[in-house]
Amino acid sequence: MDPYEYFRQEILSLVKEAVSSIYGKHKLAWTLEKPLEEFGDFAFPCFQLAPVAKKSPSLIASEMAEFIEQNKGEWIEKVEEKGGYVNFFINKRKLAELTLKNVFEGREEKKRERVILEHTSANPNGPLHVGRARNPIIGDTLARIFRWGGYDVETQFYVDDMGKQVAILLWGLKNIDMEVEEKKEDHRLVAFYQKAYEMMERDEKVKEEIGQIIKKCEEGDEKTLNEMKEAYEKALEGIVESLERINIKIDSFVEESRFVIDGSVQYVIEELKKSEFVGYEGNALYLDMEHFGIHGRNKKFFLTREDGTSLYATRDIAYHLWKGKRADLLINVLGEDHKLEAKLVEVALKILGAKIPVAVFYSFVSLPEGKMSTRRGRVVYLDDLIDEAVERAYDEVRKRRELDDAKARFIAEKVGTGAIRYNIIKVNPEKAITFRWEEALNFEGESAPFIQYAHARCCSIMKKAGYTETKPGEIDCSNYTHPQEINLIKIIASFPGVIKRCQNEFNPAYLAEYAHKLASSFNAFYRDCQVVGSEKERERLAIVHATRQTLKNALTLLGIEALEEM
RNA sequence: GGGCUCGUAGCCUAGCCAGGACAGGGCGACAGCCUCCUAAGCUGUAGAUCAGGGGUUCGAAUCCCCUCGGGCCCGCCA
Repeated sequence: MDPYEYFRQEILSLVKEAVSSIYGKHKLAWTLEKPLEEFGDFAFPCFQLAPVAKKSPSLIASEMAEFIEQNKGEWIEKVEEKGGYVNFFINKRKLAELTLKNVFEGREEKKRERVILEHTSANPNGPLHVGRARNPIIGDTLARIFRWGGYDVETQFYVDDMGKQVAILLWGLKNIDMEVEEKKEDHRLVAFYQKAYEMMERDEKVKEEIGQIIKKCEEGDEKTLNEMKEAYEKALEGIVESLERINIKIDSFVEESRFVIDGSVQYVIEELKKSEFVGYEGNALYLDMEHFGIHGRNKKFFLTREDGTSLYATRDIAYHLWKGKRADLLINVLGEDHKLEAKLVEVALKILGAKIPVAVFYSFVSLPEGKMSTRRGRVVYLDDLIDEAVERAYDEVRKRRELDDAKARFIAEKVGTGAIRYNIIKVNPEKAITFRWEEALNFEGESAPFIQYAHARCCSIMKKAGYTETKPGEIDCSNYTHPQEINLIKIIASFPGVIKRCQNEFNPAYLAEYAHKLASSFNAFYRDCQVVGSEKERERLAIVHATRQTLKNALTLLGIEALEEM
């Protein structure tokens, strides 16, 4: 499917053949490089051969190039030596043919593998803030990428319905009498959480009462668990609403308490007790992590309290056991603060012989004035960011076009929310982000609107030309001779490879980079190649169509609307 | 005290895992481009001791060691 794979395979087998027939068999790094445009499409460096062949790299490269030239197949158009490299040029006609064919009729075949991808799993004690928003955006984009690859993906939100955060909220709702005016229920609830937290810190008695709530939950007390649910439900609804607005839908919500109630947490504890790595401190059971390369002040991973009740991580193990039975691949999107906990869970799962999840970690989003904190109220909520983005997008639309208001609002919503998703996903998850409004609301350059705009331009051309459809094979691909045509086709052709890489590395950031590159190449084509009315109109329309489709694919995978006009 | 991670122009960022041909983009700055398929676009200029030092190598932003700086973690919390 991937044209570059065919090309690469042909090169690699010829390179190996050339080496063994000229210099004999050698163990080498058979890696190809992506050289500068002018030097070719792939390059093989010959420096590593110099010591064994006892010749200069450039002589080796020219001997190899000569051999390959005489034996080349259909994918290599040209091969030449330059500066100790063998440079390969792809057959552009074949590339164009296969690329157009892929775009117009290609889809990944369905796989049998089932994926459970857990993301967000935020404490439902208030609205989602921008720091936490990195999680659903990474998670949802990954889910889309795996679905595109043919996997059967279910996204899950693990609801911590028996934890301290929700317990604090519940206590607040029961004991604090105050009026809070807020547009959304989650924003109203967080005020109670904040107030309760403050009271808990000052007053031992409050702390005690909250502790009682938690204890009851862990004992599986139905009445308390129901109260907890009533408390967090509205907050969770608010989170779901915010997520919907940025085009994220979570398939299922799994409550932590179910694993206490159905006894699987107890099962985990009993099973782990049999392991040689456990120990006791009083009655509290722990796993000694020293055996697993964890050192430091405390390498005891506690599974139960003194009173035998379970801890968060213990329940998380039970959850993973459950997930593991329902999927072939488990993916968890987690904040970097969960790195140790994830390691502990992994060790426990190994001991139990269960499936190990792939963890995707992301670094924190902070504000210029410091860490975000819901408790201290030093946060930017996702809802506020969305409102601001949409409002600004609306002003921009109004500035540029005369449209009826409903249409302008629609475009503004898609531009604003797209910009947010893009500006977050484009940064490698491992890098920490300092949130700045002007960056988060960027509508130019490396941004969603830039890409959406290129898509809209494609649509506009197709509309103007009255274009319907091109069937594969209908176009003579040897007519693509303009550098911008060829460049654009090459970028389109590399789309499958990019998706593969995102999947292999569980990193959606490459897709964002790719989408920008594609849009940018299209803009260059747009500048230099007249489509409508040119003598190559048919051929160029096919490229525009392929670009539009690929941009749309990329945007959709990023969870961003591919607008037809803006 | 221990561990993980990041450090690339004024700012943001790609490249690092699998070392190789002038370190790519973007924002901002400056100078330009709309009688021509939407200027959320395009062109050009300026701007980089690849945090610092040592080592491995024919060759290091990339691998190894040390130092410095930022983030995160080390609870019978979640």
